[in-house]
Amino acid sequence: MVVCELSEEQTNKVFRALADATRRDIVRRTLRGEVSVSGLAAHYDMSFAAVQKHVAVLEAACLVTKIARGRERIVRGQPETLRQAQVLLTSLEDIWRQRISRLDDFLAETEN
Amino acid sequence: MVVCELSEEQTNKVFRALADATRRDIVRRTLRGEVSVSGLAAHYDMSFAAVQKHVAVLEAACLVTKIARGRERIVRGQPETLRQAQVLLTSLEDIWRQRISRLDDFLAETEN
DNA sequence: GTAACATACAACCAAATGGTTGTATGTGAG
DNA sequence: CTCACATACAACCATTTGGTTGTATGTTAC
Repeated sequence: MVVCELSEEQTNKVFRALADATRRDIVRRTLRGEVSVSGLAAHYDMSFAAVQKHVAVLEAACLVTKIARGRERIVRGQPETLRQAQVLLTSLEDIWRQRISRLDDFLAETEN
Repeated sequence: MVVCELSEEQTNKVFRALADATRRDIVRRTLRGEVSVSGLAAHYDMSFAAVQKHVAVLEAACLVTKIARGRERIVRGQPETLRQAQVLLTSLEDIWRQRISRLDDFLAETEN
């Protein structure tokens, strides 16, 4: 079990996990509805073990969780982690916006 | 020069680039104001060449651009690429939201 | 109970990543 | 002109990543 806070290291894992088309697709499917690992694996042209590893990467990043149900493991998407990633991107954009508004202030001052 | 569209491959590069604390810090600094590569390198406990490589990764992901000024290269943050990454995260969250609203509809129907 | 299914996990491999040092080239200051 | 600075880039190395196959274990169906 991994503690799911957005530390520097955890942030690395989240973005790293999203930097792969297969994993992004897995996230989509797990957000859409309930799926088992083998259910996911059926969609990709790679071994079951490979898909299992992708799910493990997403789980370590807290982008999905797994719960046992019978002999299957149900994989659930974790929208909260996506939201945290969005917050980080927004904070970066805000830095830029603040700069632009400082620039506007400067221009407003000098143009008078 | 890299064509900056958000293809699957380009998306990989953007998230991969953001999956490193040093690179995220570089993005912050380049959004805050103008900086040269050596100006950036001064802040990190690694060789100039290593920082150069980080900037190259960010440039390939279109998260920054470099322009020559005298003997320096000025590195600029590209907020547009950040916004595109945000759009992708939002689209993932929307998938989840749609599922929830379908679930609400279902409950509303059966509870009558 | 046994066969088939779902998962877990180790061992292995090629390629990519993230750092290093060394060398070459272009630019600016004096 | 020359020296110092800013950059570029190649070669090298250890570690991580993303895939494979093989084996073991737990669960369900019959």
